[in-house]
Amino acid sequence: DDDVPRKCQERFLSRMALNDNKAGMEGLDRDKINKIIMESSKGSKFYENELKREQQVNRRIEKMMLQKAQITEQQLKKAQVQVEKTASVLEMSRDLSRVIVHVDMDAFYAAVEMRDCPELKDKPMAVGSMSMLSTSNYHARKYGVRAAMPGFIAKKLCPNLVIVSTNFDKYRAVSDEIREIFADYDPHFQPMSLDEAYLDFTDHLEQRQSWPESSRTHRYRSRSIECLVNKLLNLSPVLFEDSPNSSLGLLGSEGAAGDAFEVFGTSVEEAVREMRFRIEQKTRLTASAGIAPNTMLAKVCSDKNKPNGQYRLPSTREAVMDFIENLPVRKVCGIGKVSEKMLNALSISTCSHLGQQMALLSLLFSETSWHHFMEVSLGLGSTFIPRHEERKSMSTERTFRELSKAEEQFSLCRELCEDLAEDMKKEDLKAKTVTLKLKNVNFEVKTRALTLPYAVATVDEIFAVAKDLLKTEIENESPQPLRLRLMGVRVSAFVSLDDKKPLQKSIIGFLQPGKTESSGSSKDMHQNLEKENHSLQASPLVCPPLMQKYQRKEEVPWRNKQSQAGKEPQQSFFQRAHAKRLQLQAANGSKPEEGLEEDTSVITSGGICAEKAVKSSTKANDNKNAASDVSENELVSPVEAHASTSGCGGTSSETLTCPVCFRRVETTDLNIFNSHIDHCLNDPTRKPNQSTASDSESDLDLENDHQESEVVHRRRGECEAEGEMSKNSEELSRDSPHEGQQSLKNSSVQKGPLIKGDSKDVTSQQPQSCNSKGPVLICPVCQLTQETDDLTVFNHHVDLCLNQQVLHELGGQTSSSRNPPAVKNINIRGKCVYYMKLFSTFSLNTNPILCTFSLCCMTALETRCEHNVGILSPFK
DNA sequence: AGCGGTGCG
DNA sequence: GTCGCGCACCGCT
Repeated sequence: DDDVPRKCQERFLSRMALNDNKAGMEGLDRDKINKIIMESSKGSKFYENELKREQQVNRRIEKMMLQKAQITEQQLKKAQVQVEKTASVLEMSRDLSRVIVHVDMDAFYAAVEMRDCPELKDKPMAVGSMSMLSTSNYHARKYGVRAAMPGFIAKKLCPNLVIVSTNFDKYRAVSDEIREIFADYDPHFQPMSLDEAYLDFTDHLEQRQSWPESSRTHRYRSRSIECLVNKLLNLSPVLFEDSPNSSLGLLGSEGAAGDAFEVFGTSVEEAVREMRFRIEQKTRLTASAGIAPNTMLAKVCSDKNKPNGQYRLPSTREAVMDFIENLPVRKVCGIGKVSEKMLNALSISTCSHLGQQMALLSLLFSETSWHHFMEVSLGLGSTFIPRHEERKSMSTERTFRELSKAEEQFSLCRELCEDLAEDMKKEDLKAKTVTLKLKNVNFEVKTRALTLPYAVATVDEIFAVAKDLLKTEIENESPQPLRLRLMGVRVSAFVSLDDKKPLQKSIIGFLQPGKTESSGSSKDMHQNLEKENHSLQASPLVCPPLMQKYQRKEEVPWRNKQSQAGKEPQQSFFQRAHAKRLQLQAANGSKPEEGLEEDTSVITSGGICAEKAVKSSTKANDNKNAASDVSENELVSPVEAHASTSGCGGTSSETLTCPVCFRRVETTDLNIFNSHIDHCLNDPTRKPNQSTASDSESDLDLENDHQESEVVHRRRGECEAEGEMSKNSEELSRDSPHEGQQSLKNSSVQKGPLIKGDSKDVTSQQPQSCNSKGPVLICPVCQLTQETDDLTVFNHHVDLCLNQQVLHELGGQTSSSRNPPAVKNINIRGKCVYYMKLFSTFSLNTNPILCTFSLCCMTALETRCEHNVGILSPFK
């Protein structure tokens, strides 16, 4: 009989039923609410579709259970070993040194509306429309009214519900206000939406310790008298009067209402409370916050004492594990309805279950998934705030009443394209992929995409593609018409502006590895670090700049010596890589990258034109009819390529050497230089006359848009010669067909600039500057020539070089930083992940985590740093 | 590349 | 009567 409520629940679609895992939903009549939801939904097309999708998920689960049934004891045991290895590696990377805060405004849109319209204060209300609600106030939540619920159902749950339509401009204005406050605590805070952000309080707290009381004192807002009066009259617009946390309660004790103020302490809690206080004083809205050693936990914590509260999870492993113990998996960011249901099917509902079942999970889920599960079960998460990534797509879509006439569909499609083109123009984007999205009246969604060899930006260009896609769909369905309820157009695969195309980015990166790296790759690196932190997915790492000492001493590829003088000192790669600190350095320090970023962003239009041309010239290059009739050292006029960029100055006598034609270009302006390279790339006759049969390996690979591909080819040869390493790492990692490619890419990008000076063929060319007789390779780390053509040998050298660099870097940290023993840094997650990445690029075809520590750290660090022997020994 | 699906706010 | 929009990412093919 205990099962009766359970059975009742199962009669409800899990997709449809009330989601009560969020705040404000405790102690309400679930069953009654679900009944109403079901009754208002049943029979609708939407419901039918949800039913279908639910069944799909059920089939997925059945399949999974079938798979589970076939797992043998032995397989499970083996998996267990693997899982434990991964767990100890992850454990090693645990970093409890950061203080991450997640701030979330309480019922944001609803709160803003209530603030501006006090009559709403005591009523259940929601923001949105009859067809969809954005959020509801806490009063309405008692009835089961929630965000993402259609208004008409909400009305059935709560007939008195007031629905206010959205005023985004207002929310944005408020958002700006709170972000100003955020910036005081972490100038690099990461907004997740208008009302939510992650902050890294670590540095603020450090400074705060020495702040005088006056800096920690904050006044009640000037209107506090008015507030007091309101409060006395019970008219206060404050959202949650009964909340014991309401800072207005303190007003009384302060006495004089006119100039009331409050002093905050130096602890984390006090700092966060202060921030929330300031938000409330400034906006008359309340916020909740979570304090934890990483983002994943902070997010969960911010929910814990909502509304208008905060929760701190102490930075100890014990506290974290206790916290995780009974945490429902659904609370974790990234685990949604479907994942929850799948996990539930395996009797996993809390994070501790997750940990107990890891072996099983590793056999049933993809590597990315189970790695994520494992991180969750260990209470791990990002310990730094990810930088905002560049956008990857842009779209617009619209829902409407049934639309069946082809004519109307086409004109709607055009409208969407117009909107989209307008949005693209604002960000100066050009995209190569256009995707059409259709949803029919049965809620079935279809997407159709086409990738062009060139980029589009105008209405007509986009519409030309979208129209074709639409036409095909209409024809496929004919003679029946498409009965649509939604249409959308999306563009992606941008080839724009600050990103430009990888081709150009790489070239700039190669030219000035230390500085220009930030125009793209520094950002990328943060992203990659974050990605790896989050999903453990191997991701490509861009070419790292060389170490400072080498950069000063040695020539940078393709850059002539005379142009090296008088440049500001460069940060080391390791400093840059260290997530948060790096960000701060970039902002407070000499900002070597900013000027360049501006420079390069001007290229766009020329760049895009060039890209088309590169494509079309591919064949010509393949034919190798590239005999150049120009003498090798001829000076080329920079304006030859694109005169339009001439506004960018460049009067110095410095020169750069073009990697395509190997002639010097009399400019330091990268725009101009880039244009020259574009021009060269477009002109097959520009290829240097010393081209040899090995061109296909050493020259820019024009068939591929990505500059990396050149190096990929080169590396591929190396990999095959690298049997020893690959074999070892394969033993440690799970078989994964994609892994190899991924790692290959990593390695290739990392080892980008093997070419030095005028030498262009890495494997056989002998640089003019070098007197040696045999073939020579140039180490990208130490920049010294290696007299060998054996790539395995060369690779070994590079690995050694790199390891030394790591050790050197660790040593440097000890002497100058407040963290005492250098090697302890390995335990700091940011650093640790970084090393993993670094090493993984040299271990092909492997799980990055395992291979890095097992292969590289063991060889590199174990012998040199006793501290780590103990930690690493499990992998022997 | 293209597509469907999951998840988030 | 009425169940959204914009974005990122994943896995499969």
